[in-house]
Amino acid sequence: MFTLQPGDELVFGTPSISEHDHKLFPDNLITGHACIETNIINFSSSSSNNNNEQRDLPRFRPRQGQSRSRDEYNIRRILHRNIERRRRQEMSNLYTSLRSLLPLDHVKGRRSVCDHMQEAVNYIQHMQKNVQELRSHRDKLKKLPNLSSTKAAAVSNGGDNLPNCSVTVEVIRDGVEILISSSMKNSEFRLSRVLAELLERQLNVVTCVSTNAKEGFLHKIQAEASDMTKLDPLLLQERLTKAIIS
Amino acid sequence: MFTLQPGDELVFGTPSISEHDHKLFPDNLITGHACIETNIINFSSSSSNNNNEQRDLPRFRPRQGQSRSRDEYNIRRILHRNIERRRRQEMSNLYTSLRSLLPLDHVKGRRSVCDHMQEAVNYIQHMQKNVQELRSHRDKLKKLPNLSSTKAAAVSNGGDNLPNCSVTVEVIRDGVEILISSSMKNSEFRLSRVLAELLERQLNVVTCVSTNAKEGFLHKIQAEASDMTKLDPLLLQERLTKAIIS
DNA sequence: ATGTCCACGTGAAGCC
DNA sequence: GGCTTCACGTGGACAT
Repeated sequence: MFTLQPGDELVFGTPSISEHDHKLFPDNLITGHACIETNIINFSSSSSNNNNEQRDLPRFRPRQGQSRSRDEYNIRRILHRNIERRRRQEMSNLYTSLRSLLPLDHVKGRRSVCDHMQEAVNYIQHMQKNVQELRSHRDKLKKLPNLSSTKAAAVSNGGDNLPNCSVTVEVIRDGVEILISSSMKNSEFRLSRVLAELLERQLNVVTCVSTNAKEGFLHKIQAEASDMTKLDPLLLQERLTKAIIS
Repeated sequence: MFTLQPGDELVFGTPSISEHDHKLFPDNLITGHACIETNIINFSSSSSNNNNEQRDLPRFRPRQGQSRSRDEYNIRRILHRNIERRRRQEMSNLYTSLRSLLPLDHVKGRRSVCDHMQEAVNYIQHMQKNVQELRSHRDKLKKLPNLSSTKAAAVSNGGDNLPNCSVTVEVIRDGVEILISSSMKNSEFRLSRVLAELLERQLNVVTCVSTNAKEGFLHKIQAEASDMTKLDPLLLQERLTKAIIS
């Protein structure tokens, strides 16, 4: 992930190692390369000194017999130590980044990293589902009925199983006037579907008058189009019919 | 996150500790409570035995002088060790869960946990932006002006900058009757917004009559509610007003 | 007092 | 060989 930039080995690039720090590195290790020497000397001379202020005591080097391998081991060890510390710091940053992205109700009571990661998992799942249904909703709004599962193509214009219901669309001025005469009862005919269809087609309903005849309804709707060039009366008529009978 | 269930202390509940295991616990620690004894004995007798098969050597117990504190320390130590191991395992599971949720192109070349978390962060950001624009797109289609950026909370009920426009909502039978009288010109008043709001509130518009007076409009809308218990006339009136003036 | 959580240093395994 | 990553055990901080 991140590599060791030159001139930065064995010391820290950031002034504060960690906001926690444990006071492990009181004064050496931040002054330059000399600190390495002192650390190495300290470690290599850690035979049985039980001073408890230098707490880390990795013991001598019982690898296969090689000269100066003790010092080299110590060098690699503290190099490794620093690298590992950087890695931990990066992980910590990622934890906070992840947590900062979560909505507040997902991060409310939880405080541990485990909880935050669990909530991140939940949130991603929730988000994926959200996107999924938004997409399907959008496709449904755009009335692209998948083009593959429209088995209603037979009834799109036939209108035989539909009780007498006529829809006419006429272009007037900068919009349309729609006349719907139906013999349905009130509870069966859904004016909302027509209105929703018009809204989706960017047709702004100006007036809507419903007159109640004894055996049915007559709806007269005036709507103005935001873009007359996109207005196709025949297509609109077909869609409205489909919206009514569906 | 997870607590220690009774009868499970000091041993593992799962048969495989970790799919990696490092062969740290070859035969004891999985046979029951006796292993604790042996471990303690081993640790307490780790004075200067340099057999390298028992690699962990936390040294004796240089706390303030107390009898049997060595054994108690060792007990707590290996208890702590097991708990910590469980915590790590849970973290590891969360890592894999998180990674499994990412799309393949986000996880393709990366293999470290750092990379996966970084990609999780990116993915969440990408997802949030996606949802955002899907929502705005939907609202644009529905002609709902975004509801989240309506800084019109100050004008929600004041209606001072609004030319005389009154909205009344009355509950009748299984729905509502809405009267909107406005002095706006035709092009300024958007009936569609009212209709869209009603549609979103699951209110099924039955009739909508608009009468054109010389200086304004009177709209009478009848709508039936799918769920009367969720119908709040005052709230609906407020929302309709907001929909009109926004 | 007890439990939870985090950072540390370290050894080892994997990958160039 | 070096370099990176991971799991480990441990101590200490914090909360309960």
